[in-house]
Amino acid sequence: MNIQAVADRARVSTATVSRTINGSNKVAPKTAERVRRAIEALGYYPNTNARALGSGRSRIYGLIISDITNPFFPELVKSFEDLAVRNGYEVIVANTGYSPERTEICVQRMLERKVDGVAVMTSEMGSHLIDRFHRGQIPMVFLDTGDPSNGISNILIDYTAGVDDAVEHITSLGHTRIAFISGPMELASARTRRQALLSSLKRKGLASDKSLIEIGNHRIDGGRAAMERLLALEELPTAVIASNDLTAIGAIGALHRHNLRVPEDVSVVGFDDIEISAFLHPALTTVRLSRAAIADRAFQALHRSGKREANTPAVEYKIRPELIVRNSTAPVSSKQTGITLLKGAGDRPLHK
Amino acid sequence: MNIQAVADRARVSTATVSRTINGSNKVAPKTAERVRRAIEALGYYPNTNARALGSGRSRIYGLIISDITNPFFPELVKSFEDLAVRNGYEVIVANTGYSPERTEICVQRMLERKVDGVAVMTSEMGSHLIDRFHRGQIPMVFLDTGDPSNGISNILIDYTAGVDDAVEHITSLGHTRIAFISGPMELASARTRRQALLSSLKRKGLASDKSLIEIGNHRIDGGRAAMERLLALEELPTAVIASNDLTAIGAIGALHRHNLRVPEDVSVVGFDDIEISAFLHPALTTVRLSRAAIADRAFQALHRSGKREANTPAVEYKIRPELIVRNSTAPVSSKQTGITLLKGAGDRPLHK
DNA sequence: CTGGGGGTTGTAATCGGTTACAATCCTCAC
DNA sequence: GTGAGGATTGTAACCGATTACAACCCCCAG
Repeated sequence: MNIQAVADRARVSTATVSRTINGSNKVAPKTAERVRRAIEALGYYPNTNARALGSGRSRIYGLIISDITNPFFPELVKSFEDLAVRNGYEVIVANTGYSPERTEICVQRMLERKVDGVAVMTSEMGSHLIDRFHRGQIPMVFLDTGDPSNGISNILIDYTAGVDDAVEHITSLGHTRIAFISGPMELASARTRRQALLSSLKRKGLASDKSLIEIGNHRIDGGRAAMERLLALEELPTAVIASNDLTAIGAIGALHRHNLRVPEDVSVVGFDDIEISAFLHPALTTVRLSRAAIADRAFQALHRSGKREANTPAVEYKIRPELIVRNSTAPVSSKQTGITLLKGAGDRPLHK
Repeated sequence: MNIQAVADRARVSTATVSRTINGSNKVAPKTAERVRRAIEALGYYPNTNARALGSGRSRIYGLIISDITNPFFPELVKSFEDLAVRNGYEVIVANTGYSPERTEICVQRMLERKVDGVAVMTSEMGSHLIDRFHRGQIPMVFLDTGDPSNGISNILIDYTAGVDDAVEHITSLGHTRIAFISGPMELASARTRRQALLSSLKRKGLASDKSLIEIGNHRIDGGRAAMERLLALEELPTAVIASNDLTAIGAIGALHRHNLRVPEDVSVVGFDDIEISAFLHPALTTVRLSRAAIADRAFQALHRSGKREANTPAVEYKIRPELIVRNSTAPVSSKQTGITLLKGAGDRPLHK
């Protein structure tokens, strides 16, 4: 079952069938109708591989992310896939697993499949790999992880605004002793978040106490461990801001383990707003980073550069996160100031 | 940059280059070496579309799932992708979103891309869609959602064993008043889980009290709502088994909302063991369903039928879930029996 | 009546591989 | 020395589309 069979049945050439399928306007309505009926009758559908070979367009977009099991990504993947499929495109998702070697394999996969564009949301995309995409003439767009000055399309996140919102929320509740659990320094986004937070605190006139800054790994266990270290401090923070929701969830776990309540004893703020955060107990106050918005802009950036209009300059979008206030934050109370853990006396909190 | 360029440089024909690349043993070592050097020198890599067209094998596997944002799936996707890539295959993931229309689109995508096989883990794959795969000569394997008698390869889950373990665990802790929050009846896997539970309880001599069976939606909110309904009962269950972890998480949320403690007041068991379950507070006792194992068997099933050995009969694997005991279950206590909620008196639990 | 020109359609080259088959080269036994 | 036969390599058809270009049809102005 190929295009020739359709052509025969409709008594036209394969060229006309092809033109009909691809919506070229050079087909007489009556002919097109006859072709469509033949297609219908035979149950024909085109062979995408042949199409790709003939036209030089694979109608596939690549999406390179660090790790699909990180709950941030599935929603991004889904939104991106939706858009792609609706526009007749396929999506190939590749996980770098935070490893440069695997990232190289991901790039190779994209090149071999001749994708029509690639969206990159991982920190492992070194410049020699970017070059390979350039050599393959493959449009790129960086999501969050790009350098605004690299001449490539970028979807940027307005971390300053998002973090400011969180800090404003926390300080307006009266908190002044605020801890921060950062993500791993290897991650571009984690570095940016940290930087945004530090300057935001500074703008609020809150000296950033080095001992109140811990480093996690953007996963639950790292958040838990970091919070444990904060709990060993002489004087506990009354609020904790985490670099992402998983970290916040880990931190809350650690607090619970020590019989501290959230938000009564310690307020916690996350970042990302992964789906589960709304359903935790307490529901997490967090800064939502819309995956749908990111996917949408990323798709636009690639799709417009696909249509070789005006040689497609790099574009830049900026996405503004949004503070979602739930139940893990509360006004600071008098009892709360000065809470600490009684050394050597187990896990019960002590009010000085 | 194509195979001809390589052939020219190595002073051989394109056929020899092709044979070298594909590991055919019909190439003299010296020649192969020369070809490899040419490939290296030119930075050549094959065009997969042309390869697919020429050979009739796309080296793509399809993976059709219901919804990537359901935390059960990402790990499956990742494991499957790992295996595929390691074997030189690409993966196309498609979400049905539980909708028959979207499922039809997913199938069409797979057909057009000429995938070499498709793994299906969704309940929406009607028989007319299965037929289309048959007509397209595309090997299939059903994961969990297949009918063992359909003549197609199936990866089955030994729900009887898994559920028995959970019931044994709960009853050995002394629980007899056991509630069950089922998944939606449209889901094949939810129906099977429910059936396995009912017969397991029966085997234990525990009459299945209809009022102790609620229906959720395999998501957090459904689990929460179902638990709320159970909390309205005259006499509360001392243990709740949920059809999946998200449901269990929702149930725990509802219990917390009513100031009931887990596991002291009510024990909760989940199913799946999604990653977050280990980090909840309390950490969830659950029946682990290994996504890696499922992905592995699924890949084997497809990959062996790819090599047209012996016309590849349908295979069947059975995967045994594994009980993971954590902190959401505890022995029943005397105080606990007969806990109920005082009607109209707010959320405080009352001990009769 | 004729020729220009827009609209429609067909011809055939092309994309970049794979692979059946033919051709050639060696090696070695006789 | 020679022929069989296995190993290696080349030739060229083919996969199924797209698309540049040519050809044709038809209508209408001059």
